[in-house]
Amino acid sequence: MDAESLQHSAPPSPTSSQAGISRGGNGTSAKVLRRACDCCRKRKVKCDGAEPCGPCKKATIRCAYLQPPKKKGPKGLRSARVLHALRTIDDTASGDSTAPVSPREHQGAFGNWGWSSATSTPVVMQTAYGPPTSLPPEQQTYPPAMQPAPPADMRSYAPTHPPVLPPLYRSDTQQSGWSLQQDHSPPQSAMLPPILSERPPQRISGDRFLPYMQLFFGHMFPIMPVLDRNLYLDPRLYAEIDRLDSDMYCLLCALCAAIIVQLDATVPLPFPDSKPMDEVFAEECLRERKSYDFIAPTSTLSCLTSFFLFAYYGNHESLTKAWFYLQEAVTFAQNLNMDDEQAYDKFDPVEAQWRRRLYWLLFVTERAYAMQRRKHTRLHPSIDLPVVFDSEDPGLLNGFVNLAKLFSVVDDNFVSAWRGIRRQSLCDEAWLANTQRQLDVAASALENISETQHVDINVTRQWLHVLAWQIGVSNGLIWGKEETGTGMRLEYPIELARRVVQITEGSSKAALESHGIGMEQKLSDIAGCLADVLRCTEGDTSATFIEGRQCLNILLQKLSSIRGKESRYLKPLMTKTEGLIGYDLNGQPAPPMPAPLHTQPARFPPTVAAPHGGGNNYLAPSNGNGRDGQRTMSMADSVGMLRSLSMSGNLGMPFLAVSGENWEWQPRRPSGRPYEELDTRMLGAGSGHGWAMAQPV
DNA sequence: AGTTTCGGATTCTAAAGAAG
DNA sequence: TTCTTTAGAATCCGAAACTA
Repeated sequence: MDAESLQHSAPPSPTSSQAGISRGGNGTSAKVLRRACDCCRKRKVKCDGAEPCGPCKKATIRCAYLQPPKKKGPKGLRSARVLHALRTIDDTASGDSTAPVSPREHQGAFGNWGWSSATSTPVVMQTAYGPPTSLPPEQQTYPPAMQPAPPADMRSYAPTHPPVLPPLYRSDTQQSGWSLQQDHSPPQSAMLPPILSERPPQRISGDRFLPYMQLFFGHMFPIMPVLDRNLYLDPRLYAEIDRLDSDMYCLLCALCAAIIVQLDATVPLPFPDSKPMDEVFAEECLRERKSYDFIAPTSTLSCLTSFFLFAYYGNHESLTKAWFYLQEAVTFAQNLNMDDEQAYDKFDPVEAQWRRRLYWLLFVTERAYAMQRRKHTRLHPSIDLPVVFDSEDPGLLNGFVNLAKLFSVVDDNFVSAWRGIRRQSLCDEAWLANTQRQLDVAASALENISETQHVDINVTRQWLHVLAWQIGVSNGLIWGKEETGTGMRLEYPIELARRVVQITEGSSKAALESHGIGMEQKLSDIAGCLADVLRCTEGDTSATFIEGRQCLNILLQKLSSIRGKESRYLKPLMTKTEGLIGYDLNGQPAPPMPAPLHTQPARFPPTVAAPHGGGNNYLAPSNGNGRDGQRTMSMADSVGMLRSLSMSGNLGMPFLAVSGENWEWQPRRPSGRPYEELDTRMLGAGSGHGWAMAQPV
């Protein structure tokens, strides 16, 4: 932790703030502050470092030093970055770094430079060196006419050998595996690169799949009940892997890749090879996909494959690719009319049920991921929920259906509000209170469900509450009059965190960690929000806030060793919590849990919101005293700081984004109006209740 | 005339790489 | 280990735009 970061919650000391240097070179010896206040930084005016500073005092706006400074200096390996940039320039300029380019050949990504001119310019096919690009293989795309044909012997399988597929997941058009022999395909002689016609790549040995499938049905099936165990646990499926349809083979590869990365460090994995097997499976899936047309004969297999590729990349936090494959799965679902209730009439009841499950899994996943990445959603709760099969454990589907119901509360208004694009007038207190209420009521019948599902539903519920609360802060609703159950009180995130601690402490490691990166992200979101509340109430010694610090401590410890390693979300969280709690990255043990946490059942806590402890009215204590302790700052000041954090995009966890070749933590877009649109005067007057009066218009 | 906004020059700082 | 180079972040000058 650098010295700058350490200062991020406090104004610079008089000595450090004045320790500037002269700038401008005009001999005026104007001092440059080490740190300007948030408003001066935003306004690009000179700050004097006081509290409040001169410009803020003059403009009657609140002066604060909340925004943490970013890390300065170059990121990542410098030479690698420069080399990559040079290669990119080189590739863009030539399209082939080894050969001079003729204007005829250089026609762009969608140009007709493939098979039609094969006889005259065969060199363009790049058969020996791959496509003329520096992209890794899985990112290379072929124009439709350029897709390499499958090897001759593989193409022959589909027509001559009946696929091992059951009717359930066979491609709708019965064409998978031999689509390149259809009329629209270009002549083989024109499109087949010579090197590919020599020998087909070996498929992964069939005996590699079944052990992973057993892990899937042991740990992941409760949260993804979309595969028929009778089929996928049948060794006959893997007996002749070379004869399997490409569609099914791709699904198996993507599925294994996802299983490995999601359960890695949670359960012992088979085949501890030197090279990570998840990567092998994922690469194999993508390789196979290049050998046949997986788009046109749309099938649920393709849809599932895209979904599991999403799971694979999502767990690796390759966020761009993850979102791409999730959207690909959504597109497949839409092409299959899975979002249309009428379309289910034509299927037999069992097939229809499997499709409903897949649709709702995509729905839940898209909503969750869209909330985390602030994306639009394309799927809606437009079809009936699946029903429990006669032969199945009813609890299993009950959990799945409840999760779907919970995410149905996350409607388009919620998504828009969270993305910060919903009209402020529509994001009012009544709407938010209703949303919070629905989150508590939805998915409340949790009888007979598995522990894994219980953890998922209840942590997700608290996580959505936290997001809703942040929307409220961004929209100024924390200033509204107290209303029982609105969940917009200052200390509400502490209650939510307490419930999450109860849930996680009362569940097994496997039940918690089998959700993969998703659970990690939700816990860190909750901890991030909690840290901000505690930061903005620093000095409050009331029981609620002490308990909040202990909950934060526990959540940080969870994240320090989740899934066998330290979560990447821990470091940005530690930045937020600097000085708040006595926990450091070296694993200092947390203090014992406070009494109130143990007075309630530790396992499977109540699903309906508990009565708000203490019933604090944040507008009431004008003297600034908490429930049974002391506050060093007024409630209005705390609320003001929170709102300031929210408007600068620093409320909650920062946003993990790609910048060049690197990841970096960026402030989120506020869940209200963008900062730029706000009149700075709305930040309120500097003294006391000025914040409380700062209602958005 | 006073105030606010913001492009961009200047400076600071951390990280990478080179030199000893 | 120390020094040098460099990328990226931060500050805030001053011109332009805006407002009363």
